[in-house]
Amino acid sequence: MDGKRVTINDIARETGYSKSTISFAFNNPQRIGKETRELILKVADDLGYIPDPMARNFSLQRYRSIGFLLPQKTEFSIGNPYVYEIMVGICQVCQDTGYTLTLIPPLNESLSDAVKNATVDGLIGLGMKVDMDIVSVMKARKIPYVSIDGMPSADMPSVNIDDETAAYEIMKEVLDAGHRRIAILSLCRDAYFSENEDGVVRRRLKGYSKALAEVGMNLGSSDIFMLESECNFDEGRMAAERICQSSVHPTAVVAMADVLAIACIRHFKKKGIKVPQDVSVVGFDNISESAYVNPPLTTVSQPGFDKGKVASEVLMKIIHGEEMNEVNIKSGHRLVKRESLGSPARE
Amino acid sequence: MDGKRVTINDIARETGYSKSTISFAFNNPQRIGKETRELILKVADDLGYIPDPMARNFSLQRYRSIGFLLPQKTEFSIGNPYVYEIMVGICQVCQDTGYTLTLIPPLNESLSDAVKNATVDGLIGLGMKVDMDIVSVMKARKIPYVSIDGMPSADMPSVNIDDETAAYEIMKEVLDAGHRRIAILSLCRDAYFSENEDGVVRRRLKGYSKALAEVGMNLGSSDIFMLESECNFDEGRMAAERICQSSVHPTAVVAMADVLAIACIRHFKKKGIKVPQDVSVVGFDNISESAYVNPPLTTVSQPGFDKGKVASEVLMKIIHGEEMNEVNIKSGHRLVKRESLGSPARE
DNA sequence: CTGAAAGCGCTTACAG
DNA sequence: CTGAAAGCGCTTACAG
Repeated sequence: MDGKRVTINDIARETGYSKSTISFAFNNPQRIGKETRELILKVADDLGYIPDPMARNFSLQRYRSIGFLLPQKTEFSIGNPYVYEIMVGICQVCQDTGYTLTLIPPLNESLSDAVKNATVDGLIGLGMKVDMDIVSVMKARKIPYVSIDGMPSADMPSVNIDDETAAYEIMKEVLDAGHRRIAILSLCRDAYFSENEDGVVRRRLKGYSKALAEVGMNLGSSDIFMLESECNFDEGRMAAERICQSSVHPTAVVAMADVLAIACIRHFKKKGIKVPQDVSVVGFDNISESAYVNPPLTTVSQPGFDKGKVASEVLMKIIHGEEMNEVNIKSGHRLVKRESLGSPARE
Repeated sequence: MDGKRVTINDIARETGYSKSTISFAFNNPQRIGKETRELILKVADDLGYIPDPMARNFSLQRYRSIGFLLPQKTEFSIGNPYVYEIMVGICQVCQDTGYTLTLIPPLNESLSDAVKNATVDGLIGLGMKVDMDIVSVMKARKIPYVSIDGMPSADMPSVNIDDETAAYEIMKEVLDAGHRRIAILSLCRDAYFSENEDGVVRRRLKGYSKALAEVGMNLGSSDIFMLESECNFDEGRMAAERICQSSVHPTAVVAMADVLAIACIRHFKKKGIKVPQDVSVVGFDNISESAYVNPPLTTVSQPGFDKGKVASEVLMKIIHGEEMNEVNIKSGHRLVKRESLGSPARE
């Protein structure tokens, strides 16, 4: 007792039975005699014995925990309501299956190093692609993974919406309302989004582009003001300020995240710019605040909670070696029309 | 390779050196020859060797992770913005110290069982008291812990604000504005808050009481309408509805959580009841949404982020065996006056 | 029904 | 500078 934890050896010594028998008493009760078992449980209880979970997990080669990779700084990852919703979805599944959820921030700036040290049965990441460093670490460690908003492939189980179509739809909505001078608030390729090819950002730009093409415009048009931001309220506010000062004088702001759109609405309001009378604002994600901001935000609903839930369910199946016909899941999106989008004023 | 992970034994076999030497190459480079070390690292790299973190942690008897206990159902714990802010604060410290953050939901409804299985170096809980089941499990396992919003004592390191004073101040503010028919939205004693004595709820009620006494009222007065809710938007909405139907016709709602207060404001708005003209609403916590709800909420600011940060810093010190003069930390609160509190209409 | 022994993959005090 | 061995605290196939 005195300062040391009680181990299986203490119970063995105290009862006179072997470690095997003690272990069976807890994990395989029917294998041993009733009396034996009762004695063991009593002694264990008296001594305050709690089997060491790490030793147990180590022996069983498992962790009973799912890891969620947090990109960049905390404020920019779980600080983002959409990411937070995903996390809640994952947490729900963990709770239902008796797992814990391990949040894994970068270790000394390095997410790869964090993955090397992660004590989890599987990982969920955002925007992952097969050729990334972290993915090779996961492969070397034989840890299953699933990506949300990543690059689907046979080797990269994933949960995505059809970003291109969703982006197309919302841009079309904006164009249909009559807007022709538009600010696009895009997202930085951060720790996750690599420079090249089709991450979420590229797919959405493609969608915007397609809608613009239908009215004879493109992303390079002089009436398009393109900005990139980190996905947080603060950068959204700064982007809004730059929009105010831009020479394009957009009549609509199309943001790739509600967080950015909401920051714009708040900033415009503070500056006395009316939404949607002076400028319309639309977003992407449909976080819960979007329904309550004033005016309520027109946006694309992509259920973060569901995505987290589905991703962790897929991950659980992979962990338990279940066969699956499809590991690349498409989840649904939906255009949500609210008051932040209006028609541009006549000039 | 083929399907099996590469272990230290593979490197030993391949290089001809002993496991000890391989281990030193990684953890104690100066103890072995430069050439030896380089050979080992090269082979390790070629074979894709990544030291197994669980084996390493097990051997070192540590976890490199902090646990955060989630009361009740997920939706009611991290679903609560205040709790979420605390979590972000903890996560920040974890990131800075190279730890992960393990979210621990109840295991089959039991938080004690979850604590028995928790693979963490220390735990942070909400509203913990020394005599609770989970606390005895932590003691048996010799796992350090810190409580936020719990019952401070020599045996229960904690981070709290002065709830009684804070509650007194906001109730006084309401009374000073002239209100005399008041609905109080209290919190349920849930998984955490035990029935008896001075949890957070009791301390706040004491504060309310004290302010009421100054104008000759008390919690039992017929002009006080007392309700208990779980701390989530949904229950807040239901409470608002009950207030609408109550015969007391309160002119002010004093809620113990912003989540409840905001739900009330939204519900009243939907019902055509004007805040603060028809009824004033004040809250507790100052979550970020409170500044943006319409009208902005008068509340008590208690910085969840800071509490999480301070609690995890204290926990880290305990884990690392540092001496501390005080383990019961008082953090500051502040009355935040906004537009949701007005004077009652003349009758 | 029970026990001795090997194993999970590392670390490290000790000896050489 | 390097290695053999014990240890972290469990589980479980095997033997009796």
